[in-house]
Amino acid sequence: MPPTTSPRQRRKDARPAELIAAALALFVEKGFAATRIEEVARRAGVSKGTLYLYFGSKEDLLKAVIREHVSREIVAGAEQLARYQGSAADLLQQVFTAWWLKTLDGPVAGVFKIIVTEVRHFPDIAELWTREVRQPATQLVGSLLQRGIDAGEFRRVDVPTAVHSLVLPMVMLCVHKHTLGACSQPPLEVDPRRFIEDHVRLLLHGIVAPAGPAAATRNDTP
Amino acid sequence: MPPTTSPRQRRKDARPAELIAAALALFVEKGFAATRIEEVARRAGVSKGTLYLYFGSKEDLLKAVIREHVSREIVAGAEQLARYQGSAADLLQQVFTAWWLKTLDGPVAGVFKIIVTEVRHFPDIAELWTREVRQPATQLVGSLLQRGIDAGEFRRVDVPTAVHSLVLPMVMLCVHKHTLGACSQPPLEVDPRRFIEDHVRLLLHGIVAPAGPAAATRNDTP
Amino acid sequence: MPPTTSPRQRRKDARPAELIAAALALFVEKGFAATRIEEVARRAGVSKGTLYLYFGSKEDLLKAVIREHVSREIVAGAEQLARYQGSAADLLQQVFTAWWLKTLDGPVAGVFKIIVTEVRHFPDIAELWTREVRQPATQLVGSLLQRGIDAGEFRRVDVPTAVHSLVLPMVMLCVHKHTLGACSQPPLEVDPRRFIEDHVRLLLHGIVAPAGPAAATRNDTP
Amino acid sequence: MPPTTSPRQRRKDARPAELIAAALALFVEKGFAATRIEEVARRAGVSKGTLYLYFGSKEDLLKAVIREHVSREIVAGAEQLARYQGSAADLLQQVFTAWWLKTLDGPVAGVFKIIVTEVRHFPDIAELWTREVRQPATQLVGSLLQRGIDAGEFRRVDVPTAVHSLVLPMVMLCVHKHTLGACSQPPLEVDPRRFIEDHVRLLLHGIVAPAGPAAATRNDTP
DNA sequence: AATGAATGAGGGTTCATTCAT
DNA sequence: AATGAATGAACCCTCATTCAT
Repeated sequence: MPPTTSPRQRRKDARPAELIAAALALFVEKGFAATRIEEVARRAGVSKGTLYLYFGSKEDLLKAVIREHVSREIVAGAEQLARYQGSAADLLQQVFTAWWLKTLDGPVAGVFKIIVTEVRHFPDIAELWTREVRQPATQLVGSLLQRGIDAGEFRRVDVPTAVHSLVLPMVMLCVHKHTLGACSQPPLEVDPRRFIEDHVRLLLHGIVAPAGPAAATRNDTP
Repeated sequence: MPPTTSPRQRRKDARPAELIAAALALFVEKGFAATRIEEVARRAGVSKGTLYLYFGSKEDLLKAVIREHVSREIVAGAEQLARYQGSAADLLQQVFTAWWLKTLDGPVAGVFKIIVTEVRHFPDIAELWTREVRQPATQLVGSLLQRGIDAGEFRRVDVPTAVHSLVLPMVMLCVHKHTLGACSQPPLEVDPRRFIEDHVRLLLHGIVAPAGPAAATRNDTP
Repeated sequence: MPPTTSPRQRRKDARPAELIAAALALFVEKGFAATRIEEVARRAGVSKGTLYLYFGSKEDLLKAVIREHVSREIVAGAEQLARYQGSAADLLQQVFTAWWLKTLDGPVAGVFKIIVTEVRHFPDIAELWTREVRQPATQLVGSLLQRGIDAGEFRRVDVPTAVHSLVLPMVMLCVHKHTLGACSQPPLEVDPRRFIEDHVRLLLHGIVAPAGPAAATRNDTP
Repeated sequence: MPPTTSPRQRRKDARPAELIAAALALFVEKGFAATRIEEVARRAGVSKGTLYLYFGSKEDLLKAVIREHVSREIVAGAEQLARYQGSAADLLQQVFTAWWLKTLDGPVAGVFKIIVTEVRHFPDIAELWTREVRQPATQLVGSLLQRGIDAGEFRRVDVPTAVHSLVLPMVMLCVHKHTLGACSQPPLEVDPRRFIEDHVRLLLHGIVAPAGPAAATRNDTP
C-alpha cells in the first residue's frame, strides 16, 4: 500500500481546525462563558467527548482559537508591505486599506472581539496578544509611516500617535461588527467598507507634507 | 421631632447607587457571566438578599448599570457644546478633548467595555444604546463639524466619516483601558491622555481649510 | 375614663383572628409551602413583622389555623344532635345533611384540604386532628346510627362501616371543592349540594329496616 | 457481536421509571415543594445532574409521575368490566371491589394524594386528570350501574349520585392512607380492606331492586 | 405595638469534565 | 478514536426570620 492518507486519516487531521472554526464562531456570537462545549462539538460534527481528545479544556480551546489566528495575519501583512514598491501614501491607500477590508470580513475581526471580551480572564492571552500581535503590528505600521517621513513624503508627525489614529478606528470597526453591528440595529451612519478608505484618505490629508521644498520642517504633533 | 430621614432611610436611598457602582466595577473586571451576585453585594457592603430588594435579577442590575450612565454624559456634552462660543477648531481642542479625557478616567469607559462584551446577549440593551447614546452622540459631533464647515473654517469633508475618524479611536481607547490595558501588559506606545489631544490635532490638520479666500472649494472625502 | 375598649384595642384583639383567616384562605389556595408569610400579612392588612408578634413561626400559624376550627364544629354538631327529638332517619336527613351543607361552604372544608395536604409534615397536627376531630366525629355519627338500630329503625348494620360510608364522601367533597373543583374544570356530574341529600337518602335505603315486625333480624354487613 | 444492549444502555432505559418511582414515593411522603430533587436522585441511585438528563424540570418530573399512572389503571379496569359475564351486583362485589383493594395498596393511591395536594399549582394537571381519569372512570362505573338498572337488577336510582356514593369513599380511603393514615395514629375504626367490601355491600342494599316482578317502578333518588 | 430593611440558608438548574463502553 | 451517560461543583434566586428604628 502506498503511503496515501486515508479519508479517515484526513478527517482526523482536520478535526482540530474544524473545532477551532466552530469555537471561533460561537465564542464571537455568544461569548466564551455562554458557549457550551457541547454546542461547539455539535457544530463541528463530533461529540462532546471527542473535543476533549484534542483540547484539554474549554480554556485551551479558546487559546487555540486565538493562537490559530495570531501572527498569521501580521506576517502576511508584513510581507506585503515589504514587497510593495510605491510611495508610502500609496502603500497606505492600497495595501493597508485592502488588508483591513479583508480583515473586517474575515475571522480576525471576530478574534478582536474575543480578545476584548475575554482577555481579562486569561493573563497569558494578554501576554501572547501584546507580544505577537499588538507590538509587531504597531511596529509595522510605524515603520511604514517612518518610511514616508524619511522620504519627505509625510510631515514629521509623531509616529506612534499617527499609527494609533490610523489603526484604532479599524479595530473598533471590527469589534463593532460583532457587537452592536450584529444586533439588527440601524446601521452606522457610515458604510464600514467605505469608511476604511475615507478614513485613510482623511488622515493622509493631515499627514502629507505640503507640496513645495519648504515642507516638513516642523513637527506639529509633539 | 423634625422630619429628618432616619439613618435607615438614608441607607435605603443610597443602596441602589452603591450596588450599581459595585456592579459596574465587577462587570467591567470579570464580565457579566463571571460576576457573582454575591460578590457585587459584598462589595456594596450588603448581603445577597438585599441586592434582590432593589433589583429583580442579575440582568436587571446590568441594565440599571447601563441606564445609570446613559444619556447623562451625552446631555452634559451637548450642553457644553451649545454654551461654547469659540471657533469649531477650538471647540474640538478644548471641549471635545476635555470631555474624552474625563470620560476615559470615569465610569463611562467601563460602560463602553460592558456594552461591547454583553450587548449580544441583551437585544434591548442594543436598542437602548443605539437610540440614547450612539445616534445622539454622532449627531452632536456631526453638528459640531458642520458648524465649522458652514463657517468656512473646515473643508467640505464628509461629516459622518470625519465623526467616526474622530470618535472611534477614543472609544477604542476606553475599551482598551479595561481590557488589555488592565492586564499589566507593557503600556501602549502612546500615552492615552496625550493621544487624545494629539489625535484631535492630527485630524484637524486634515480637516481645516487652507488659509486664504479660495478655501473649501473641493470635497475630497466623497 | 370608663373601661371602654378603644378602637385601637379592639383592632389589636382582632389581629390574630384576621391573620388566621388570611392564612386559611392562602394555605387552602396555594398550599402551606407556597404561601408567603408576607402575603398573609398583607391580606390581613399588617406588615410582616407584625405577624411575628402574634405567631412565632409559619408553622405556628398553620397550627393556629387548624386549632381555630377544630372542636368548634364538632361541639356544635354534637349539641344539635343531642337536642334533636325526631327519628334517627330524620336526624340524618335534617341535621346531618344541613351540617354538611353548611360545612361545604364554610372554612372547615378548607381545613380538610389543609389537613390532607400538610398533615404528614406535622405529626402533632395529626395527633390533634385524630383526637379532637376524627374520633369524636366518628363517635358522634356512630351513636346516631346506634340510636336508630336500638330503636329498631335501622338494620343491624356494622356501625363503623356505615359511619364511614356516610361521611367519607362528604369529606371528599370538601377536599374536592378546594382542589380539582377550584381549577375551572368541567364540574362534577353531580351537584355537590344535591349530592349530600341524595347520598344520605341512598344510604338510608340500605340501612333502614324493612317495614314489618320481622325486620332487623340479620346483620348482613359483618 | 450480537446486537445485545450494553449494560449502559439497559440502565439508560430503566432510568426514567426508576426516577419516577422514587419521585412518586417522595412526592407522596413529603409533598412536591418539600421534596428536594437531590433526594429523588439519590433514592434512584443517581446524581442530581442525571435526573436532568431525563426530565427538564422538577415540574416535568411531577407530570411524568402522574402521566405514568394515568389511564393505565382506567384502561385495565374498563377491560375487566367488559370481559366480565356475571350480574351487575356480582361485578361490583367482585371486579370493582378487587380493583379498589389492589389500588389502595398500589402506587395509584399515592397519585390520588399528589393530585389532591398539588393540582392547584398546575392547571394542566387538572385538565389531564379530569379528561383522562375522572370523567372516564365516572363513565365506566356509571355504565356498570346502568347495566344493572337496565337488567331490572337495580332500582332506577340516579346513576351519577350512586357512582359518587360508591366511589368517593374509596378515593378518600386512598388519600387517607397517605395522609393521616401514614402518621402512626391510632388506626381507623374500620379496616380499610374490609371497609371496601362492606361499603359496596351496604350500598348494594340501597340499590338492588326488591325481589318480585313489581320491582323498579319508582325512582326515589331524583 | 408596628414596621420593613436586612439577612443567609436552602434548593433548582446548568454545564465543564470524566470515563466505561 | 469516538461516544454520550454520568457527575457534582457552582450560582441565581427565594423567603422565613430577625431587629433597629
